[in-house]
Amino acid sequence: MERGKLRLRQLEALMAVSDHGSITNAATELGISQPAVSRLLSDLGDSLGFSLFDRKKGQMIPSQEVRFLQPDIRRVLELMRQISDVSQEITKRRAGHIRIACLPGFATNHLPEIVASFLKERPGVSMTIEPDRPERILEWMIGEQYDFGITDGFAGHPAVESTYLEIRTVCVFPAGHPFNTLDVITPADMATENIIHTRRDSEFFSQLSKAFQTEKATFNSLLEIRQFTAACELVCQGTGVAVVSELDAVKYTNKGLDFRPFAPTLPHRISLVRPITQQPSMVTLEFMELFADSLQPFLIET
Amino acid sequence: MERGKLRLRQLEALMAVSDHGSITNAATELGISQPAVSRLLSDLGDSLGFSLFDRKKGQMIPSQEVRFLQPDIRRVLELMRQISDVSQEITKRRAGHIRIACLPGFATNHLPEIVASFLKERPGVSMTIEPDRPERILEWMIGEQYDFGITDGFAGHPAVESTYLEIRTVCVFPAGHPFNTLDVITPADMATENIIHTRRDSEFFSQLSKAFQTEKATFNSLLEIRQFTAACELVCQGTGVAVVSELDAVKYTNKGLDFRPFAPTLPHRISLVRPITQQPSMVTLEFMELFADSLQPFLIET
DNA sequence: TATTAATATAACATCATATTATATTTTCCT
DNA sequence: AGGAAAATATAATATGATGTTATATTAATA
Repeated sequence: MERGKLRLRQLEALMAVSDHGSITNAATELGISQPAVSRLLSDLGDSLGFSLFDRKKGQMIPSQEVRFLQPDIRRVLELMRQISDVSQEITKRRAGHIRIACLPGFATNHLPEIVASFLKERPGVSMTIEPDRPERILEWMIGEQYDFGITDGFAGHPAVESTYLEIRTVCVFPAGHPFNTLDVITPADMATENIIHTRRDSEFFSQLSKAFQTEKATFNSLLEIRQFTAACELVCQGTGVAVVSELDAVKYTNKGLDFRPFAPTLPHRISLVRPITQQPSMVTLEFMELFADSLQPFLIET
Repeated sequence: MERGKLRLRQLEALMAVSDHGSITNAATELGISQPAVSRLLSDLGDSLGFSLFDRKKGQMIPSQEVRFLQPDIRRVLELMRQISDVSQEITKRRAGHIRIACLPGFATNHLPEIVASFLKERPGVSMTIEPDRPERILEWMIGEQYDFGITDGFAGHPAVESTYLEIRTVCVFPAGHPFNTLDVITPADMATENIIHTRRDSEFFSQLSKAFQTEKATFNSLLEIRQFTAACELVCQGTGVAVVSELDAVKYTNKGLDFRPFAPTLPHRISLVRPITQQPSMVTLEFMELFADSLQPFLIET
């Protein structure tokens, strides 16, 4: 008995003959000649050491031994087909897994739309989205736990590659507010309004208050929040006005909120980051590109 | 991009490199040369269409795409190994499944020992044992539902191959009974005893009663049972005496039962049957042979 | 930057897998 | 049973996959 290795092609032939009842049919099915199948089987029989088929009126009936092995063989062939299919999908950037860490604001606001349209055309792709604070996002990038991050206040790190972006910010106010007669809103305009703003220790707040100081306008702090979306919600309620990322503002225009450019121009500074240590997968690259593009309309022209 | 088929060897190489961190190590592990592995990978990379590894300080780190596929690939390789192993076991007659249909008497009495010792040396083999009436056993053989049958009163059937056997029968009695002074027991000896016997419509009963008629001995029917083992149990209880297959009698010698040959010689006629339509598996053949051998000591010499 | 280790490439041998042509066997039909 | 038709096996041979050794190229490190 030859102790030869089992070849995939032999198993394919075996199943084809089992399924189609004759070597001739199996050959047609496999798109090869009859002698080819004949020899695949005879080789397989040699290396297995038992007879594969019994003949019954011209039908090839798989032997008990073969029947015993059939479930496993089918599983192997099925898996091979699957691997092949999935890798095709991967090549077409339609399969894979992307792990994203982002600021909580993005997790609920802009990112979902982009993710949705990206996944829609790529049935095999799955994602993990983890919202967290910037420091944790950085840790995750360094530890290669995530493939892509959206953060702010990023100071640079040798293990992290980043793209720095400046998003336009605007002043938001309730739909019927007198501000809607203005083209641009300045700190002076806002001096009589209650202002909803980000935390005092945030970089954006210090920019904002500096703008007010420069113009010597009163800054009536009413409410301190963490996320721009929260500010928008409150502005809708008529609680006050705010300066937020245009990215967030546009989402509320049909929810009773209006906005105008804010002068001076204050950038909302964010960074798109990824671990530099590992090569990102092609889908990840593609997603990062799509995401960067989606921000394009909101960037401050330079 | 070539739409080439995935080859098993390529996947093996891929996993070897993933697992051992370098092409050189993988080659050693696979027992082939380094260039061979190198080319397997480059071919695989071509047909998959994405890069397989990133280098990090001389370590080959599988790409995200590869990591995504790894679980399936491992499963395929594992299954192939398993199929190969199992078929080796089959070749050594150590794997497979045997379906046996038999008379209820055999299911509880002689068969279990034979089965146990057979399975003990063949860890991969499993069995189904279905006890039933002779007519059903015949149906199952014809329908190829079972591989091997033990029955009686078999009249022959074109789809069934059978081996006819005659088992010795003996007279059984409680251990202290006066019969133990005799060498042979005749109908005349039994005329004063209460007799436990098989059903009146059974072939064995008609043989037995004919023997009594021939010798003009009284037949004191006390109890009608279906199985010889049941008769033995009752004889142990002192309920009466019986003529049973020696096969059953020997099992009760250390349970307060004694036996002597019965004259005239009455055969217990049984048939070992199998479907003629399909070739039995090698394990089945082997089992049938073992079983036939196990009956040898109990056969009537011809 | 030089040295060394790791990997890729080239040229070629061998085996697996296909081909066509042909022999052999099995089935099926008087 | 005997013979035509179908199915399968075998032979001779081409090609691709997979292996070899020898050598060039690239990456890691002192």
